[in-house]
Amino acid sequence: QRRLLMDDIFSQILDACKLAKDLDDSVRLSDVPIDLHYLLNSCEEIAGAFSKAAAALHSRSLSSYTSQMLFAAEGMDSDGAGAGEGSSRGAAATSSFIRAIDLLRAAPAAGMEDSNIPFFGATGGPSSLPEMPQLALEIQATAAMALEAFGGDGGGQATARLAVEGGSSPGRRVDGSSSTVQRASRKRKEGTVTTRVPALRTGNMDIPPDDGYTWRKYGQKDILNSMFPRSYYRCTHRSYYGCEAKKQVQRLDEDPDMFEVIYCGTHTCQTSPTPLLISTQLLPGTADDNVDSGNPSAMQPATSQPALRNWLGSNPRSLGSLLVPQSGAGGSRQGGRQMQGGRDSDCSVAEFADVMFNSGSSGSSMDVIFSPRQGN
DNA sequence: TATATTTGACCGTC
DNA sequence: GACGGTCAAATATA
Repeated sequence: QRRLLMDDIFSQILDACKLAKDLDDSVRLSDVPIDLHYLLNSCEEIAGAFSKAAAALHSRSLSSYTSQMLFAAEGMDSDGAGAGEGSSRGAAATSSFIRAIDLLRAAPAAGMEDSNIPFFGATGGPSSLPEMPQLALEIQATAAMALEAFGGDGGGQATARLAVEGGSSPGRRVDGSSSTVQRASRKRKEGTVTTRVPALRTGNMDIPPDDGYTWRKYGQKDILNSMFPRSYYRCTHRSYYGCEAKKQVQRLDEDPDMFEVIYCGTHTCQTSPTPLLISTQLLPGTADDNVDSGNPSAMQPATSQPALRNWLGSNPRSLGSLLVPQSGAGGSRQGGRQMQGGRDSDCSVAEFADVMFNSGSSGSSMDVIFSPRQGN
């Protein structure tokens, strides 16, 4: 029964991710005007699916066995904040789509009363991104964020308004927006990736939505001619694995509801001596898919992206294989996170649920995934 | 007590 | 010298 319950939840997540991917593709690739009602219905469907999955994970029926394993190792109360933490990613995706729904419902009042809204013209496609109205961009960004958070089709295709700084025009975005072009005099390091993400509507709006990695803030600076300070983060696991990934986060002057996030460097902690169970055991051969690729996909969350990309992209029914009892790991999580009293099959479920829903923002959860380097 | 965040100082680049 | 990025001591938090 428990397995059936988890199957239901995974189906919900899978459906939501597929819907998000469809929506992302539609907005991004369509060369015809996008229908307002289609967008509204899609957002409602996706929000509903994410919401149901998150609520199910939050329910007591799950906390009685899954969250115990998910959170016990972190010393969290499975009946309290722990369950909420575990479903935070689903809740974040839901709130993002609810925001999109609000925007869509407000659209007619803003004068876009026709059902066929030319969100962007017949030229369509990625090349017209700069001409896409803000509403369409926000919806696309929301869908892309959900895909990123849950490991959608991966890479730049799923990432809204993603720009790879190639060095040819430092300081200038590929999307061509002139209002946010700042000092071009200082060269930005090559290989940086700039993306924009909407701020969460709920909770602490001073921090950007979780991107699946654990970051440690190491600085904050007031930037000239900017209303908001820029925050500097580095990978939490730098001290363990010398992971040099960094990111800068700054709220946009022209749209305080949006953050500009600049990623710099590749996460090398993914290739640790104790690779993630989800990457190397549940789905062999996927662990290093996006390491050192030099493209935005290398910035995807270390925990969820490779596994979920394969899972979503190739064989949705492979979900069943994730529920096969694991051997060899001895029921323990990478780096010593012990599964206390869990059955083997439940261990797999817990691992997968963790990959899907653990926000990764607490820091402690990742620390138990990655064991410290020998000798440290 | 361990870990994360804050914040003033320092340093390199322009 | 201005500015952005980083360091590291002090402080906060779990």
